[in-house]
Amino acid sequence: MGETNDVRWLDEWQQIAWRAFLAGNARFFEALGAAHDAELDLNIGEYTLLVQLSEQPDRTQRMSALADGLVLSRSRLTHTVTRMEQRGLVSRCAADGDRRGVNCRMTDLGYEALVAAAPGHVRAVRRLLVDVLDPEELEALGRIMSKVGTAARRELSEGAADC
Amino acid sequence: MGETNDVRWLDEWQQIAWRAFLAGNARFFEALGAAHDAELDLNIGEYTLLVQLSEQPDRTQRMSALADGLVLSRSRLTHTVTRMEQRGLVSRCAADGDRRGVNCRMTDLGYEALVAAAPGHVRAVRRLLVDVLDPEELEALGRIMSKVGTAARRELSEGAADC
DNA sequence: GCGTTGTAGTTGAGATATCAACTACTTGAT
DNA sequence: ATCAAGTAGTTGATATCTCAACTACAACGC
Repeated sequence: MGETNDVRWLDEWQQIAWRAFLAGNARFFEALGAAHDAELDLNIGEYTLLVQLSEQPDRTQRMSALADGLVLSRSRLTHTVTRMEQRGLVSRCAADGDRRGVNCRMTDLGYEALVAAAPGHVRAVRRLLVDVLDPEELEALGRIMSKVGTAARRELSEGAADC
Repeated sequence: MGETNDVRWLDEWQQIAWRAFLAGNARFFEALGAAHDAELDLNIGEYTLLVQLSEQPDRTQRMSALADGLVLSRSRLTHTVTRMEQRGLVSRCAADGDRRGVNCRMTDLGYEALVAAAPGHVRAVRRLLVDVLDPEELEALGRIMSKVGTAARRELSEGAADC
């Protein structure tokens, strides 16, 4: 449509930064996943879900809020929660006030699994990220990725609106 | 084993940085994937694979080198290349010198697909990352993630050796 | 009230990813 | 030469993810 045909390609140094971001990311998550597989009973997604629940009152949160918080599609969350429910880590119950709503609640077993996994997880995050960087670097990474996330979020909600 | 039981939990500010990294990342790749889905015939993985091939002599590279370069498991690369081969984007042929080896080569059709996708891809990368950050920030991100990637790579190869 | 539109969550089919074998070849030691 | 160990790549079963319906309820306008 209103698009012009000329593209501003990336400069050499931008290419380098972009590729370092891509590759570093891939390796980081590969290694973190490997650490979880090796010593923990929860994969990264399951662990993160339980952390999120552990911070809610009554260890309970609406499915939609959980999906937003974890940046997961509704469908993916449904499937994940179904699997975790079968393992007894979480349970579902009706949300009060809105009969469409479903609450997801961390069970005692889920809490035990979280407590058991936490040390290994945190050690891995330190080994692979926090202790690898100087404090200023870690702080900068957080600030930068927060900016990036905000931009992405804006684009995603705009995209949903422009139909 | 020789592990002590006490864990150095993350400080508040470390938590904040780590979570911003996680969430920013998730949102960024979600948005980049959405941009590819919306306007391009190649998803991010396929696009990246073709870029990698386009930079090799004769647009050809050994499967194992390709897997290393893209930070993909051998198995995943095999499946991906099989699908792309069925679409005519790449072709396989025997590597010379090592009869176990297989070369992956980008076809003319693959090249056309890459050329067609490149502008949209680069625009999305700019919109979502490069143009969102100050030059110093982008440069810092590249440097930091390169450090992280190196640490992860070291851990992964150590892990393979310690058996 | 009644219809329209929007939201919450699920479902199932198809696409993709992972994991553990497996084949075929190479390398190096004896 | 022969054998053991390592490397390259594939395979297929299983697990997980995605996408497009679909159900059920809520909210709003009239």
